[in-house]
Amino acid sequence: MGIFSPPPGVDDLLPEAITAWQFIEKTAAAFFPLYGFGEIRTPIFEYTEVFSKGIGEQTEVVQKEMYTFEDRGGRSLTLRPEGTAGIIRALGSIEQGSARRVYYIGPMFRGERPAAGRKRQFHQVGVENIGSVSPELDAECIVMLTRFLEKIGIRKYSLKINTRGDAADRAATDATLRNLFSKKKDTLCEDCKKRFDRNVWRILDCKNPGCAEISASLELEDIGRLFSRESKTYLDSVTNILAHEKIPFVLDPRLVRGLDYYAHTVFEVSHDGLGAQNAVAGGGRYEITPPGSKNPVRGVGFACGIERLIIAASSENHNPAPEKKPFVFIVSIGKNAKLPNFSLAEELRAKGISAIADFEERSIKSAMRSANKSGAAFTIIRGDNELSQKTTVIKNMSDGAQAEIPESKTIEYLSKYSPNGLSARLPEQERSQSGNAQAE
RNA sequence: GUGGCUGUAGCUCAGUUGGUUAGAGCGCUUGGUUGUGGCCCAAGAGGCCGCGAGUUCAAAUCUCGUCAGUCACCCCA
Repeated sequence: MGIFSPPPGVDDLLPEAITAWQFIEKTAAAFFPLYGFGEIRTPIFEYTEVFSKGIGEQTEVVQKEMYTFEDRGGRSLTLRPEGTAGIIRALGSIEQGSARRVYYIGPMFRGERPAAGRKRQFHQVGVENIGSVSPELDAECIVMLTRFLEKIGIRKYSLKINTRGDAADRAATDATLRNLFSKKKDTLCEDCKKRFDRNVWRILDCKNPGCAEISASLELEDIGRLFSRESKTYLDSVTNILAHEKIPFVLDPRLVRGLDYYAHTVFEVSHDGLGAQNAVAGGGRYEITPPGSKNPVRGVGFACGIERLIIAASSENHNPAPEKKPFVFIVSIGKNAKLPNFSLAEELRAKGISAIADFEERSIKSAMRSANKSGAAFTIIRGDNELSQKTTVIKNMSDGAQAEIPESKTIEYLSKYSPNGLSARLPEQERSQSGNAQAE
């Protein structure tokens, strides 16, 4: 509503929601290094040609989804719609020929109409293994993806695999497909008529019933014969490894990825918990020639949509840890206690004990209500009475027990209860009779 | 970019066939005698009924436009 809402397709992430994100980020940071991948952070925007050339001029993403703008100085820049092209730009130019393994996490931008699981600013976690070509690396990438999904709490996924063949295959397979479709070209949908020229492969996964019927009649199950012996062997090697590692997958000759840079292995992971946007991750082997270079960089990688990972995981009842509550809430009674309590909060934090102090001048009842709402395990109460006696009152919020103890012992006292042990209770003998100890 | 559905309090929603000062629950604030939370009770704050036109004596209610959300197409992660 009004100015309090962000632009379409963009979300605020509040503390209650962020724990799921932190879980994924921590999992990535702990898991990918096991395979030798280090984190890379590339710019949010790049020269436009990094994407238009890298992803492919004719792709949907480049044609109508990029946030492109002119900066001061007349350069054409684009908010990154995906991660791979920028990483190739960064690594391809400085380390030609050498192998490199990186993972990344961050926002991506595509100007699509928002829908369930589709935002204009969305976030991906992905990996790139650059510089070497072998079916083992493709398989390792896929295996790593499935293990990562399981770490996140996602198990009910389905993995589809296909090959796009190598560059030499492409011309031949394109021609063969065009030939097959040309007889029925007039009956294809409008989109597919464009695809016929731009990228015939995409007709294969058109969901328009008419187009699907046509492509189904093309005996594509035998599509393997369109590819060279080398391409078929390569795909077989990848799937053999997956089978050996007991990774369930489906060979899908109609799986086509939307980005032009893919060559050889392509794959996609979908999940039933997502709705129409059911792809949770995708990737494959690619060849990208960075701007200003003549040599293509070869690599294999994948990207997962973080929003979709969270939806998929929660649909499998995998809920991340709740937001951390403060351990101590400090209530000041009267003006005189404010400064000492300010310092007390600082001393607690210095000991690694989370604390928030309340300085509002209001009734104890109201202050205690705030303490309750904060979720703190303990409340410290200090006013003129305590100051004159050099004591503090510590109240255990879970059972209502409270004790008045010497000021100098306060921190030591609280330190006995680990900030992680939120169910900590005060010892029986220290419960005060005078306090409001009608615990329940 | 194309279609369907929806826009009333911070949130979830009521609001009769157009008819007087716009409602509930939850949440929020403050109280319920000495300095104590949760339960309970009370009071209070908070709405250009998304925005703009139109029809009408009269519009939250009907019509059109617009913006936003949502779902689907499309695309993809």
